[in-house]
Amino acid sequence: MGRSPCCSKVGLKKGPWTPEEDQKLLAYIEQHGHGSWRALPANAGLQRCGKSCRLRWTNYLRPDIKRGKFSLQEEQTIIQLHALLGNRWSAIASHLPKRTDNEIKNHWNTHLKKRLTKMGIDPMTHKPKLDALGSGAGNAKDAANLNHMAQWESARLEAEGRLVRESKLVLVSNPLQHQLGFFGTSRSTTTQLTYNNSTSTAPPPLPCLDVLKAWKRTWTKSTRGNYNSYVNAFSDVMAMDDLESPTSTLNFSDNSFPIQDVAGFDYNTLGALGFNKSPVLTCETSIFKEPEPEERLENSMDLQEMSYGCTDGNAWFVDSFRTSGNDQNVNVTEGLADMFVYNGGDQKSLLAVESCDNGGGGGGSFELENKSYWNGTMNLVNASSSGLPPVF
DNA sequence: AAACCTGGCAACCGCATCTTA
DNA sequence: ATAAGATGCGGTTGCCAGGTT
Repeated sequence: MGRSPCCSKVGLKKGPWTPEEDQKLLAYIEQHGHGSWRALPANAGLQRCGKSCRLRWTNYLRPDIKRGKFSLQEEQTIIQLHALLGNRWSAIASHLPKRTDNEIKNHWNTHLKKRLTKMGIDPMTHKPKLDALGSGAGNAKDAANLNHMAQWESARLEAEGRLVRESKLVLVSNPLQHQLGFFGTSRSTTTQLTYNNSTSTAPPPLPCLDVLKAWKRTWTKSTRGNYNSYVNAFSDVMAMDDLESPTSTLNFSDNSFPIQDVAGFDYNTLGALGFNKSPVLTCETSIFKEPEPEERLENSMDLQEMSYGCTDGNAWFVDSFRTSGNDQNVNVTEGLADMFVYNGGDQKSLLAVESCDNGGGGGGSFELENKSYWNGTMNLVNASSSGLPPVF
C-alpha cells in the first residue's frame, strides 16, 4: 500500500505553531469543522500538512481541553489505568475528561513514572520491586510472600485486563457475571460512576478464562515459583488473543467491611498512592473432583452457589461460594484456580480474588490478597459503562 | 554573567488501523 | 477482495525555560 508523504512535502512548515497559524486553524474549524484533514491546510491558508493541523487541534487548540497541573485524583486515575491498560494513552485519556493522550503520556513519562520508581514500584509492571522491598528486611518469609504476591499481581494485571474485556462482551446478556471478580470493594478515590445492581436468574455457563490456561500451562510446564517460566507461559496465552473492545454493562455494588489482616505484606507503597491498607486472608481448601471440560457444577459439597468448570481440563475456577465462619471452604482441583471470596456469601460483597495452588495434595493453602488497588482500576475502567464511550 | 544541565512539553515520525472506492 | 487514502496512536525528538555551577 503506497502512501503519499505527509510532512515531508516541500514548502510545508514544521515546528512550533505561531499565534497567527493557531488563529487561522481555529477560525477555519469553528466555521467549517475540520472535515478532511488533508484538505484543511490549503482551505485554511496554512502551510502545514493535515497531520500537523490535526495534532495541533487535538492536543492544543480544541476548546474542551483542560490544561495545567494534574490533580491527585487524575494522577491516581492514570496510575491505575496504566496498571491495567499499559501505554494505551488514548484509552487512558478517554477516562480523563479534557486531558489529551499526549498530555497524559508526557505527564506519565516526566512525573509519575519517576515517582513510582522512587517508591519502589516498577512503573511498567506496577509491582513492587523485590530488591527494594526485600533488602534489609531480614525476613525470608516476608520476602517470599512479596515474591509470591508480585508474581500474582503481574499475572493478575494481564488477567484482569483480559477479563474485563471479556466481561464487557458478555455481560449484556449475562448479568450474573458481575460475580466474576474484583468489583465490589472499591475504595478508589477516583470512582466516577454510579453502579447499578441487577438481579439475575439461572446463569448460563461462563466461558473459560484464558488466564487459567496460562496458569495451568505454567504449572505444568515450569517449576513452581519459576517466575520467568510463568511469565513466558502467560505471554504465550495472551499473545493468542486479541483484546478487542467491548462496551461494559458491568453491575456491582460498592460495599465496605472490615477484613482480617493476617499476613505481613507491606502495603505502604500502595498506601502512598492513596489506597487503603490492604487485607490478606488465609484459607484452607479441600480437594474436589476433576470437572469435565465445559462442565457446570451445581450445589456440590461446600459450594452453595454456582460454580463453573473451566474448559481447560484440569484447571477451573470457582466464581462464587458460600462462606462459613472464618473459613472459606472451596473446591479446587489440582492446579490453579481463581477464588472469588465474598463476604458472608453475599455475592455483591467481594472480599478478594485469589489464585489458588492446591497442588493436588489435599488441604492445600493459599492466600487471599488485597483487591483494593485493582478494584479501583477496574472501577475506573468500567466507568465507561455509564455513558462514556468505549475505550478499547 | 555565561555556560552548562535538566525537566517539561509540543510536535514530529512511522506504523497500525480504519475507511472508501 | 484489494489497494489507496485518511486517520489514530504511541514512541521519540528537539526546543525552551529555569536552575545550577
